[in-house]
Amino acid sequence: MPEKLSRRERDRLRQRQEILAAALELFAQRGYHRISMQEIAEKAEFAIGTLYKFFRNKEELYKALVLEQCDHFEAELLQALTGAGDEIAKLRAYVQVKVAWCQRNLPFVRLFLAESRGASFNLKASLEDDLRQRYYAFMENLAQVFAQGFSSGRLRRIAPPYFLAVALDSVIDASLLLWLDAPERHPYPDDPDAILGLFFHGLLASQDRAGAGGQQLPGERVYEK
Amino acid sequence: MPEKLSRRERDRLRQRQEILAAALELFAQRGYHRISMQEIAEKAEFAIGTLYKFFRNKEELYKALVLEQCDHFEAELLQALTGAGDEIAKLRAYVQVKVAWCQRNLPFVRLFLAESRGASFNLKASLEDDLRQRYYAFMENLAQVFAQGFSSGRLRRIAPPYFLAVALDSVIDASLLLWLDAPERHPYPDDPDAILGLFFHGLLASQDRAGAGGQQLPGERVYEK
Amino acid sequence: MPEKLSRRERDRLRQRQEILAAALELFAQRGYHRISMQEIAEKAEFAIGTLYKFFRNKEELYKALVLEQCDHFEAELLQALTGAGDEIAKLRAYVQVKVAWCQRNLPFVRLFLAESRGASFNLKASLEDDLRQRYYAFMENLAQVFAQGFSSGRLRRIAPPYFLAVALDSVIDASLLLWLDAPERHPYPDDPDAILGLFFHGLLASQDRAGAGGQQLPGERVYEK
Amino acid sequence: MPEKLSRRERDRLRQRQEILAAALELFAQRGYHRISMQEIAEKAEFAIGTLYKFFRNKEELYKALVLEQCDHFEAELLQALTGAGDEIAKLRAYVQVKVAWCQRNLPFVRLFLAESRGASFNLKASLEDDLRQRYYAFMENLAQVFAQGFSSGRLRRIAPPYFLAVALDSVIDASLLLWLDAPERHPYPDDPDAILGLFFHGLLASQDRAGAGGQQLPGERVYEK
DNA sequence: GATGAATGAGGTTTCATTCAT
DNA sequence: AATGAATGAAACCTCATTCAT
Repeated sequence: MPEKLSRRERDRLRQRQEILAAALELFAQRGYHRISMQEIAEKAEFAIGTLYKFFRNKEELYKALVLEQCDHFEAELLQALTGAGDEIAKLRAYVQVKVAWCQRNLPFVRLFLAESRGASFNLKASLEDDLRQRYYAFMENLAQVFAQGFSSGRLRRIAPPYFLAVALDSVIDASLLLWLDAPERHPYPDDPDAILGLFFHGLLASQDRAGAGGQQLPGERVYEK
Repeated sequence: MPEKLSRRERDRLRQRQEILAAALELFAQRGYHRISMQEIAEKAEFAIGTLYKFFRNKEELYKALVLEQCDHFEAELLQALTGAGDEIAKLRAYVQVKVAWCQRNLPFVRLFLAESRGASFNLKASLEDDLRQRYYAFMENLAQVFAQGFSSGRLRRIAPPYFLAVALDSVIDASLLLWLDAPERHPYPDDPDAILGLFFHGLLASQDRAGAGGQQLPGERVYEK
Repeated sequence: MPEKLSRRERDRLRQRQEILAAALELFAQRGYHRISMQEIAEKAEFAIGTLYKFFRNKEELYKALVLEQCDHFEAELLQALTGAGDEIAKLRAYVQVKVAWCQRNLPFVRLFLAESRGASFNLKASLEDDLRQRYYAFMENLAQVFAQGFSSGRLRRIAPPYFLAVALDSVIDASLLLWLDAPERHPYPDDPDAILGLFFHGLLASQDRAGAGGQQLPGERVYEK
Repeated sequence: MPEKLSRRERDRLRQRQEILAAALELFAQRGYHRISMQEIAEKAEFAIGTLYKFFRNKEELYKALVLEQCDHFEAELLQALTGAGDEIAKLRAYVQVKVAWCQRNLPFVRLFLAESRGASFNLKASLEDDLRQRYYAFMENLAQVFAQGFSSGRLRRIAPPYFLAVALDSVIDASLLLWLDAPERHPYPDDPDAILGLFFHGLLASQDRAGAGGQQLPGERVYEK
């Protein structure tokens, strides 16, 4: 049981967090290559040498920063996916938690997107690969919810579960970015059903669609222009 | 209006393209900050000084590179959207053209994702903002197709056109990345209907869904596990 | 004069020796500039601060190390020179003791050679000068033996005593280094007569050499190729 | 034949020499670790970056410095050994040339001694080993002269040729250092016979020495003091 | 007009030393 | 008295940019 830390150890941990917090803020603002260890040290109010007591070099500092945030992020998302309710409730919870976490951790979100998606400016293939692996591994969890929905009959098999997972996730990201860049254009990233609706309801108003003929389905909203 | 260029001008333009081509290859491989002007000059077989005749500095070179590629990309995508056929055909064409272009221009795609999405490693807010503006502006074109689909009754109003546009586009991106990183997991980014199906068909198998009751709809595929 | 030391003082002295021993080993292995106080502290199992209680700074530690070893070395050599026997016995004893001591203290020997001979990597002119002074001063003792040999008629005046001293000493050093670097090429640094023979017997086989004509002299060995 | 260099190439070579000359002076004065690239650049009147155009890093600069001087040194010494005259003349020439060269290249001599003899402060085992190898290889040339002297009967076999070579060389070094440090004590390093005399004439005044009985031999000087 | 040698600011990192605990 | 975390000066090295040829 729960690791009683000495005051010394607690102090060190707190300092470490302070450094990481300062670094996160700076990196998110201006990017890895435009931030010097000097600047991080100043913002964190330590001497440069102290930074090197905690992290072997700039890259390790950066990696620690990213990986630790990912740990927290993943833990919260996993909770949403393993919470109570049917598959639909879980998807709602997932969207909600992801959006909420991202809004609370905007600086990190930018870093993460850069590292997990982007490619050209990153530090080292190693971190990028790590993150990608983690990302795709985590998507399995989301895919499982879709698979369970298929089994339970609550969801229709319109695409493979894994692809659905990645697609849903990417739409959440896009939704977040849209809101971030132009809140007036897309004011509802925190409305899970606005996002899930894309998948829940069919876009096609085909004559073939049994009986519905482009009509509004129950539970569906209609968006004007 | 045919802009007859002198031989001199044509030569210069060709040289410029050679430089940009060399730079693209290098940047895409190792990233902006890990490529020196020296290296670009060597690969392009020009003197460093010559690079500065064409571009004021490294950043301008980079911007030119990105913006020109975007021009080509947008032009092709716009053609797809303004081609023949109804809205559904246009969406299919869009997906097809986007996927094909990306597969043909993989190096650039990575740069673009980094610049348009990510944030932490990029060069300068200015380019990022430029690209974002262009991106959101271009999305209007795609949104129009959805809007027309609403008007024509071929598409159902399950979300605002603009949001549908951004969502579709982000799913295409995710699909491409998935295929890029793990082709065995998602082997069909070039099958437009595998992507569009997500939006065309409703995921929800609600009892309320008029008459359909979780049945497969015509034109729909069923995916196992 | 018995210098009764308190336990406290004895403890301090012992700790000091432990530090110096750790430092000697490290310096000899990797050189003064490649060893940090941190490393010395760790090897000696003291805190860094403690090192500074004993030595004002890194350089003082180093100087103390070298000078104390020199003290021991000189003491032993002096004993050899002031022992029983005629001058020839004393020279033999000198060679023997020097070779034996060096073989027992190889790590230090390298440090010493660097400091007393070399110049480019050393710490400070001050130590270098100190050592040089001591060295030349000590050579007086060896020179005395030669001078006595001259007086007693046991040795011939083929060179000034002081020069003979320095020359003999340098041949011992060379002999040691040769053995150190390539034992198969020079397997006898611990055979005093192999070294002394160079001086004892004339190399010249001059016709003029009274009566001997290049013949082997009594007590002389002949070396092939 | 004789490599016509373009003006460009000659300029570069001259600059390189200027850098090396500045570095040599500084290194010899204060030691490798106490000289910064900044200082070398200033003394050579170049920018730091320029130094790095010529030498990959500080260590390479240092190695180039040492190895090139060695090349010149060896070339001159080899000439002395392959010149006209019998073995005795060659030994004389060797001593003379070595002493003269060292006197002309004092700064380098200190570096060389540090690298070839010393051990603890040096840069890298690699250079040290290189130099040691070269040194021992070169000693073969000197050993050959002794071997030829044995064959011709001009020299007596008082020690193996290789050992004689190393011993003679080390006595020259000691002689030089002695003169360097205390010219009043040993004013004649450039008198080859003062050095060679140590080996040419036997020190031992043994009764056994055929007929000579400690008497002065022809060609021998007598030193008082 | 093209060249590429030269520049030097600025980055990361090390490590001797101090001093509060 | 002993500790070792914190300090920050100073080292090496890179590379965007300039400008004389």
